[in-house]
Amino acid sequence: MPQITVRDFNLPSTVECGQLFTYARSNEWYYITRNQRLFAVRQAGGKLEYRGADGGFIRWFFRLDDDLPGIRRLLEKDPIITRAFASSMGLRLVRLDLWEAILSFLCSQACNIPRIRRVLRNIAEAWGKRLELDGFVSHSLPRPEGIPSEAKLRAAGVGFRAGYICRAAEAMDDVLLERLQELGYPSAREKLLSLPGVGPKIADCICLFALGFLQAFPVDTWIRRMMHDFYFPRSNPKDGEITRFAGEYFGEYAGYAQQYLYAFYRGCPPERWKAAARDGRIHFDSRQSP
DNA sequence: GCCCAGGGCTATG
DNA sequence: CATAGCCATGGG
Repeated sequence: MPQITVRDFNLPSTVECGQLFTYARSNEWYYITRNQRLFAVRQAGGKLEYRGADGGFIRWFFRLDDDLPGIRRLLEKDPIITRAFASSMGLRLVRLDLWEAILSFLCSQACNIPRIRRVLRNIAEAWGKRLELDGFVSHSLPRPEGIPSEAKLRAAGVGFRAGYICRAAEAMDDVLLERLQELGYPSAREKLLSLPGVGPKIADCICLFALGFLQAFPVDTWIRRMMHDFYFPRSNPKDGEITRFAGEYFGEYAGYAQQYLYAFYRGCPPERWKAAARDGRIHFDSRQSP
């Protein structure tokens, strides 16, 4: 079984933190489907075993060459983010396929993670390609040209998101021709915002997880609450303020900060942390908050 | 029945 | 700008 040595990497945290939805777990192995490819990975300490891909792809997909300890040192500017890093050691961003990220996060809106995964699995099984790896069967998500009619998508359980998905699929040629990667973060984000159903949050998820713009800081309901509780305790910041603050405060690796804060906040009931803050067991200062 | 879910669009003050 | 209602659907 091929394997590579890894440091500062936690496979379950990385796979299950809500950036990747097309995976299944079986006997310690994670089976991941990405753009017509099915591969499997298993971690035992500093050893990462894999099948269905080569080591270079595995390193690339899991961003194993990112200097995570260095990024962590840059980002640990206060007790909250420090605790967030400590709570999910080894969590890394991954590299999603652009179209699959657009499809996934269109499905994500007003939807919880288990259902996102189920809906994507429905779509893949109905219109994707069958893949098999050592007896394990999965289905890839259909490419844009393989997306069916709006009515058929609704039947797969995507609800009101069906129209967005169809229109996004039709627009993909234009989007790809723009070569978003080369546009840089602000322009790529603007371009993505022009897609129907893609607002600031989804655009930032795509920028972060698929385009590799690590300064992107997606603001969802949890991050919104989190930032209010711990960074703006006496004001109720708008999403735009949170975005601007994150860009200035966390800088070029704000996206890593976002993933750790998200995982941290979701891992603990907010009430618990608010109580801890009141009791002085957690300290946060309000920085420049108005 | 009600509320919320890794939101975004549209119509109104 | 700001807010409310709406969009489908499933689970707590």
